[in-house]
Amino acid sequence: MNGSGQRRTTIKDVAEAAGVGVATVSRVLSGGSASAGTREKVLATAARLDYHPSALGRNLRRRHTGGIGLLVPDITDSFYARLADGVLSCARSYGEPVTVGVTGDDPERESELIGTLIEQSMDRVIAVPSGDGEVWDPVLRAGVNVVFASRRSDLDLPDVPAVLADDRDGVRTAVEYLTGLGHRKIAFLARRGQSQRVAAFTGALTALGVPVEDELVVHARASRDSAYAAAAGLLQRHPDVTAVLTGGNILGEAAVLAARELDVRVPRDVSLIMFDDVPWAELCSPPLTVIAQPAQDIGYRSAELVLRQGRRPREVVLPSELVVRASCGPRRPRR
Amino acid sequence: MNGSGQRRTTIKDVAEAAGVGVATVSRVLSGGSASAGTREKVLATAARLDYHPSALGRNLRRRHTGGIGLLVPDITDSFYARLADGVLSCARSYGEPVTVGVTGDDPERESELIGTLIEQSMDRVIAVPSGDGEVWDPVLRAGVNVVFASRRSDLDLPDVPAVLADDRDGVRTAVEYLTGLGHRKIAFLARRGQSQRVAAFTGALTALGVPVEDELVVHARASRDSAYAAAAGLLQRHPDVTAVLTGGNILGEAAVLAARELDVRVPRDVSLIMFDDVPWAELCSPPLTVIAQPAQDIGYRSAELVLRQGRRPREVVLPSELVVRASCGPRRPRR
DNA sequence: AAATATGCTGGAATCGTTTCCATGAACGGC
DNA sequence: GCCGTTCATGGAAACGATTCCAGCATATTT
Repeated sequence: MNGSGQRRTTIKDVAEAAGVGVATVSRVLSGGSASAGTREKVLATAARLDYHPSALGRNLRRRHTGGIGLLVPDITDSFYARLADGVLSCARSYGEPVTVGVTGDDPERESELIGTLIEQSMDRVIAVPSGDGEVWDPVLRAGVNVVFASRRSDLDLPDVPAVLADDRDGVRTAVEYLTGLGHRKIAFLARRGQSQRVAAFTGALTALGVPVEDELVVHARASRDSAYAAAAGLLQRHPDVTAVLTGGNILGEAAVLAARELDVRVPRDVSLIMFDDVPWAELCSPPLTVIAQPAQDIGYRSAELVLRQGRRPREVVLPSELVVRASCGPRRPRR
Repeated sequence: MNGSGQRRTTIKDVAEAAGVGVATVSRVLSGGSASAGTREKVLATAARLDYHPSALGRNLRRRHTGGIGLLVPDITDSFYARLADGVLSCARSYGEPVTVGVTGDDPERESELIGTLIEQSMDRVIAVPSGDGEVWDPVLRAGVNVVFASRRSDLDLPDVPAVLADDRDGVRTAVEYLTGLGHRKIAFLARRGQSQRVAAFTGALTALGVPVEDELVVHARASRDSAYAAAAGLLQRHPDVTAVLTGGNILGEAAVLAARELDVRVPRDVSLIMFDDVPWAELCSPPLTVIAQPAQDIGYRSAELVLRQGRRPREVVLPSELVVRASCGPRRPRR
């Protein structure tokens, strides 16, 4: 298709044109020691020939690709999009490319993508893990620098640093707010893999002396359809529920839609709090009270961690914040 | 940090263990000709040693990286997130990694990212271009396979295939709908780089015999702040405007927010149509009438195009669709 | 049966870089 | 003035794959 006549200029060309050896060129360009005269000569020649070192040669020699592999469940979800944005923003300042993969929260797909990453000899990976230790063990043994973002792997992999939002605190504040409004029958609409949030939820209820009812914790898969089904099912099966906490913005969206469809008014009939603040939360009718998540920060800090050379903290916890809008009201029995 | 004791198994190890030459192993693994016996032997040995060919060696020899470079203005914008999702989804089925860069609609950043891509010897790029021919010319001359998605470069680069939504049709339908409701003072809230949509807008007005007023076309930069400022400014400066068409979902969000802030009711005071259907459009109050964009399809088709070997169509145009909800009403003078 | 065609095979070159190592020059201390 | 140290330098060996090419065995043709 494309002729692409002229060969790319290589380090050899520069060495020849500058009258020095390739080793010297390489040293000058990567900051090694060289005499001032030589340095200048090489730099000038490189600029004149418009030489850009090829990452291919370097990577092969160094036996690893630069750059970061990023694995998220769903790039379409505003939360993960913002997380990715944070990673990309940090990586850009280091000039490192980022390879993105979408796992769909499916351990099998995640495993496939990990395979691709290993094939590319990626040695830095940031992931929102779906699979357990079994999936991640080979990666770690291959010497890849892994950072978990937003959640840990189910099975404990203590050596992997993680950057997390303070779910426990966010949930506690939200539950306190709801119980303060008189609510006792509070449901949690969770996505699979949010065990940590669920634990925080039941913990907070217990701490406040509210009995925990297992059937009020409902799980959905990652898709919008599944989220909607779970939300509608919850509202229909439990007419006595007066407040709902949703584990993410997709679930929140589903809850609003389902409530509207079932003619359950928010906040008159049920109060609603959503995990993760998104731009549309304010536009929604009613504007949604949310537990804001520092998604962009999580991404940025993860990237810093994975790019930093030295030893790294085992865990970074970033604050969540309850943003009160208009989707919660005092408890009123629904029937 | 990590010992990573054992060396990665290479093609040489496999060759030795199977008692054949490296050339034969390579041929078997990449589908070349080999006798049945040899093939089986090699395959078995490779599996036994858990051999995975390194992309590094292959890339160097082939003188280009596999995989796709994807450049979008803002991954946080639902439209581009869905576009990226389409690309990722197609790329996954080919097993090709995707490297994502965020340009912020800034030609300079775009140029930097292109530099990174070239350094990586990426030979396939999908981009929502911000810069003009000057930025893209070096890439094309380097023999990179480029596909433009969602919009073309300002300067005409006729050799680059593009996958686009049918903006002209979408705008025409929307404008016809609005004029049908009696609107004459229709504003367009555009982002820089949406010249095509603006042209379609003025074209549609002219075709319907509505005079075009240049000051009713307002431009904003990519950020949310800039979008809000532009929206608020428009509503304040032109109280006679009775309908607004926004060039994207960020601008639509800004318009809803600004209208609410300025106590301009939708659709009573102004009718609003937004480019791009997003999940929250239905949740908004009022639910927004939108010109739905096949973002995911655009991404998917772009990836198909950039991955396909043979000759490719110069342009793929995907349909837009007007989705009528509740943000438009009959014209009423605002004062 | 000789000549030619066909097909499998492995050695070696190659891709573009980094880095080890040997060389030689300059330099300072005794 | 000699020796040890330091420093800049370039040749050459990796890195791990693909692929050209020559060699050889077997099948086909004359």
